[in-house]
Order: sequence, then C-alpha cells, then structure tokens
Amino acid sequence: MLPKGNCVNSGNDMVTKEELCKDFTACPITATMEVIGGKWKPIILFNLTFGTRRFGEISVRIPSISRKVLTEQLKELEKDGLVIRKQYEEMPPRVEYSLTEKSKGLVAVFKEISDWGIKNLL
Amino acid sequence: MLPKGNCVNSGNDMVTKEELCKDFTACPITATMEVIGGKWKPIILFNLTFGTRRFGEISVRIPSISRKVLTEQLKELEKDGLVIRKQYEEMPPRVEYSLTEKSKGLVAVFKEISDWGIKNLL
DNA sequence: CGGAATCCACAAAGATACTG
DNA sequence: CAGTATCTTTGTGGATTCCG
Repeated sequence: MLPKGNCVNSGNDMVTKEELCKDFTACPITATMEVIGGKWKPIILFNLTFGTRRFGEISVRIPSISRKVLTEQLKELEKDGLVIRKQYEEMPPRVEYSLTEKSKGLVAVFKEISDWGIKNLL
Repeated sequence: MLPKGNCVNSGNDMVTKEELCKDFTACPITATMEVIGGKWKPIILFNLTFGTRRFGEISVRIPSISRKVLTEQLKELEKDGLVIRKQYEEMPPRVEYSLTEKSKGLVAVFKEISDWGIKNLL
C-alpha cells in the first residue's frame, strides 16, 4: 500500500500501487493537457474562441508559428474533435476553422489561465 | 493595418502589425503556459495543491517521471516562484516542496482543466 | 491560398550509474 | 534520500521547395 494521491486523487488515504497506476492513466489533467497543451494549441484554440477563422488569418494573428507547424497542430486538433475544418472548393482555395461544441467548453479554461497570467506574470 | 486579434485580443477591430507583435509577446495565455505547461509541470503542481510533499512522495505519485526530469522540473518551478524548496540538514536527507502564494492561485485553473477533462475525455 | 514533402537543428526526455 | 553526471534517444519546430 502506498499513500493515496496521484495526479487524480492526491489526498491522504491509502491506495494500492495498481490503483495508483490505473488512476494515473485516467488523470483528467494529463488527458486534457495532451489535447490542449503544447506550445501552440492553447493559442490556436484561444484565437478560435473569437469565431471562425481562415488558415491565413490564424497565421497572421500568430506570427511566430510557421505554416507547417500550424497545419500539423490544426490537424491534430481536428482529429481530437476540437476544431472543425471546412474547405471551400474555390480558386484560390479557402479553408475555415472553428471550434466544436466540445472545445467551446474550453473558454472557461482559457479565461482562468489568462486571468492568472495577467495577475501573476504580466 | 491587419485585422485585430492576436492571442491577447482576437476581436474584430483593426490593429497595426506593431501592436499585434507587441500584444503577442504579452499574451497571458502564452506566458502562463510557458510557466505551467509542458509534459510534467501541471501534474507536479496539481500534486502539490494537496499539500507539502517530499521529493520521494512526488516521485511515487507520478510513477512515469524519472527522478532526473522531476529534479529539473522542480528547479524550474522554483526559479519561476511557483514552488518552495525546503531542505532539512538531516541524515538521511529530507527535502519538502510546497506551493507559493502565487501558485496557489492555480488551483482554479487546474479545477477547470480537470472538470473539462472529466466531461470530455474520460 | 492553403497546404504537402523533405531535410535539418536543437532541446527535452530517458537510461544508467554514481554520491554526500 | 535526494539528488548528479553522462550518454543516448526522441520529438518538436524551423527552413525551404513545390503543388492544385
């Protein structure tokens, strides 16, 4: 028996090592950070909280991200169900990205992160 | 002039490129993620939200992090003023880590992240 | 315009062994 | 117990070129 308290439940009860590992894999913090974490995803998602954006718009608003990386990140976000990609068959091409119902719930998360950052870092 | 809306202010007003870049460097989301982001820091900090922990305790509760990386991450967190390191001159040695006033404000952040993860990912 | 493909550099992380 | 030191491995991001 180990003291209870992995990332999921870090209280003071006792827990077996098996439960610890099991809980660890189901840690909501880890799971969320894997999906919205990383260097760029929070900024991309936060950008989209203000509405639908074209690829080029996002690129302009986040000047320091390369288009290659932006493409990769958007693909991952789409795969995880956090953004919707809508492609218009026009010339020149147009692609629009927007949040999903799932990711709209992240607005509260970004608000907390932003508030903390303003208060403690800026 | 560009459409206004970097990571800080992604509304629809107009903004100069200079303002865009200026705002970008001051983005509270980016600033916060640089300090609490990464693969391990959220878990480490979340662990400490339950109280003071010894190095070995943290290591047990986060089985998948190596002690070397845990040491590195704790050092960075200490440098950024997010954890306090208290060393007892005993044999065997004892080192305790705890949150600072600054990082205690992150509890709300982790709550939001955790709630969203439970609802949408687990 | 919105990518895809390729190559490259660097930093972060893991493995292992050792120590006050 | 709580780290260091060293080496190796992995992965993320950058630069460039090309395409429908």
